[in-house]
Formats: sequence, C-alpha cells, structure tokens
Amino acid sequence: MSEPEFFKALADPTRRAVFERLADGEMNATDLRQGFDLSQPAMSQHLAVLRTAGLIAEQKHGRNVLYRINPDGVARIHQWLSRYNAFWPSRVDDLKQLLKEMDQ
Amino acid sequence: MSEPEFFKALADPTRRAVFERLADGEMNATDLRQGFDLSQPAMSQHLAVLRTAGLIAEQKHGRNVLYRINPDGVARIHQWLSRYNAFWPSRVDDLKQLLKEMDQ
DNA sequence: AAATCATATAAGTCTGTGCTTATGTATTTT
DNA sequence: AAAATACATAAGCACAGACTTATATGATTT
Repeated sequence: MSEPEFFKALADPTRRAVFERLADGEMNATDLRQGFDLSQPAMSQHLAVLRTAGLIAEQKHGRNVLYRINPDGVARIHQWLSRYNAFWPSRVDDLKQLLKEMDQ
Repeated sequence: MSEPEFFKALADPTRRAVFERLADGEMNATDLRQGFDLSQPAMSQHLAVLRTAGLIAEQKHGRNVLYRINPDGVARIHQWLSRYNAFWPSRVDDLKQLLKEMDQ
C-alpha cells in the first residue's frame, strides 16, 4: 500500500479550514481566501498541496479555477481508518444510527 | 470544536508505522523499536507525540511502559471524518457490509 | 490593444520538527 | 549496594515547510 499523503496535507490548520469550506460547495481560490489572512500565493500553494494529495479536484472555468472536494480522497481516508475499526468501540451503534439517518 | 491534533501526529511515517504496529497488540518502547533504524530517544519522542494527541495510552509495568492504541483517538478521527460522509460515495454499501460482517 | 483579473511559479526567509548525543530517573537484577 | 535495564528529558543541529514579495501566464474586460 502506498503511503497516505493526506495526513501531511491535512496537518495544516489552514488547509483543513479550506477543505472544510469546500465541503459546503465548490469555490474558486479568490473566494476561498475570504476570511483568511493569507496572501494569494499562499492559498495557491495550499491548494496545490491538497490537490497533490488527491483531496481536492480542480476544474478550469475561463480564468477561474473551481475547486471541489475529491470523493476519492475521502474514500482513501476511510480506507486507512478501516484498519482500526476494532478500536472504535461505539462503531456498531454509530453505524446503525448513520444508516437510519440516511434512510429517512 | 477543538483543533484535531491527530493529523500532525500521524503525518509522520514513523509514527504511523508505530501506530499500525500497536494495532496488533500492546507493546513497550523497546520492542517497538525493532525494525526501525531509530535511537531510543527518538522513539520516546514519537510516543510522546502520539500520546499527547490522544492516539495511544500508556500503562506502567515496573520499569517497562506498555503502549496501546487509545480507542478515543480512533473515535475522534471517525468523528472528524463524519463531516465528509456526503463525499464518500460507496458509504452505504460499505457500512452495510461492515455491519453484516460484525453480526456473524 | 491595453488594462485588469485569476491563478501559478520562483526565490528567499523564518519557524517547526525530527534527529542526534548526553544525561537524568526509576526499577530490576546480580 | 552496584550494575544493568527501560524510559524520559535536555540541548543542539539540519532540514522541511509555511510564509512573504516579485514576477509570469493566460483569460477577460474596456
């Protein structure tokens, strides 16, 4: 199995915040900067790290680039974490709860 | 919500390997060093980082210290990841499969 | 076509972190 | 009680990474 890069990518609080913001919907780099005290290159570099780690995907729209969460990346985190399911004591209840919520 | 420290802790490949080794059962620091080209203090420091992040727990046994995975830490990763369940396309099937396996 | 806009890349700085050796502190063994 | 063992802590070094300013590139607007 290849080394998971997502840990390093998400170890930075700014990148976690960017990732979380993208959970609400796709956005371009300029809009993503709102609320962050960060230069444009800094954001661009963060986005490059997240993209290289396979956590976000990009789509060009003219001179804009829309960024969105890459489901494959989330799936890869889940895959890594599944190794430790035995250490998740309340996993049965939580899973049943989750399935119930999704059935509604 | 407090900042998740586990990402920084698991961003280091050595610490991930230590964590993975502990998934097979509790172990002391000396045994954990087997197979790693690492000094004793380095391992001690890695274990301190994992412990501070709440990922492992320790139990003193005389002059030995047994380390084991802290289920609370695993639960916290799951909790963080649950925010992104909507981006996990195959989650329903996987969860049902997991529940089926656990019922056996 | 010139100016503006959205983004990326380059280069340099500063801080964080992972490593080392040296040493400290209990605990166990002889 | 002295030696050995298991581990932690301290201090220093070297490299990685997050930031900056400056500049480049391509698309849009005027």
